Amino acid sequence: MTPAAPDPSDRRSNPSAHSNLELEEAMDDVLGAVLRESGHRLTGPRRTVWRVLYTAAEHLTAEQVTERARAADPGANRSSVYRSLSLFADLGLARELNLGTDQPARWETAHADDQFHLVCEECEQVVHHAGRLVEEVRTHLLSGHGFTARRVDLHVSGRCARCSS
Amino acid sequence: MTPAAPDPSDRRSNPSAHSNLELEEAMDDVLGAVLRESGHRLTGPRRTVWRVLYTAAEHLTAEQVTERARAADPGANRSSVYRSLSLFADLGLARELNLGTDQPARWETAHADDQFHLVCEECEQVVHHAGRLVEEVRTHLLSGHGFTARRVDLHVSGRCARCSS
DNA sequence: AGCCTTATTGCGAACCGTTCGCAATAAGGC
DNA sequence: GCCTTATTGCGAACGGTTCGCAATAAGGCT
Repeated sequence: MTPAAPDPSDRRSNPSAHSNLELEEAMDDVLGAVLRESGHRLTGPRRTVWRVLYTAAEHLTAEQVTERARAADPGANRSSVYRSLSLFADLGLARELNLGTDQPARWETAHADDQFHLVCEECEQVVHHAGRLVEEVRTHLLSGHGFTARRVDLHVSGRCARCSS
Repeated sequence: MTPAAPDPSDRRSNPSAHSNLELEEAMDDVLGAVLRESGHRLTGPRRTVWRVLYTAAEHLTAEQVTERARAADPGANRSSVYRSLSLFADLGLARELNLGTDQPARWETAHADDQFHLVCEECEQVVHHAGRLVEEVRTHLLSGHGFTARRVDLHVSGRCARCSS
């Protein structure tokens, strides 16, 4: 099931090292490979959505993804964006984030579980925070309680350092 | 702000120790006190919703709360249930849980953060799991990163021991 | 290169949990 | 008991997400 997703950990660390063309090709390769392997087609809308998600620094709502997709392809369609996003989630390429009923879901490219999300209530920024904690939870639950964790979500809301001055 | 909520940790451990009447009075006392203190009125609908939430073993959706409320008061109204629930959340009496976009929010009486939620994807049961982990996260973030955690949500989905046999 | 099959898209309408506006009701202080 | 005003009940609106279906285009085959 769930094909292994590429590790995105440092893909934005040196953006000038590659031409845009190379970057786009690399993104398409990843997407194309996963889609083909799972019996799906590599289509224009999917490519567009994937590029948006892949190059986004933050966690985007479906609406924001649609907006940005329209920058590349003015005819980009909301329904298709939703369909692409949830397909990507099924394939392990993306991840949906629920930070509250009051706000729409947010999307990010898949990354190891072993990070968690800090949401600042003041500046509304969502940042990742790495740690071995999630892994600890996982092994603890399995060994002590027989619970097999598939997905671990650790969401912390509060005040970030900058905003609590 | 947020008045201290009663610790519900063992209130259901020995249900026969008190008469229904005593239990109802105790529930009303808690609710009445918190409401009065915060300048709100103790009304029928609020009492009904509180009783439902307080005596529920599981985490209920607003819809389920409404159904159960109607058992006690056939005229119980959906909007009022929603309003009561979110007031309770504001007052620190209740807590809203978001376990995914695909499902409606769930509600529980407030309890110390220091527990987390295990959701079994097979039997759909949601159970609490106590641990010092949440507290660890909190102090770690504050001391190392200046992030003041107000609320920590740790949701784990996977297979419970019973279902993974 | 063109053809054929069928997965995918685009469009709009439906869905459904939740919120809102407003007139009617009832809590609780005097 | 009375009066003020918070709260309720009702229905209609809202907004994110999903769905049905005819039109389109991916990609395997020849």
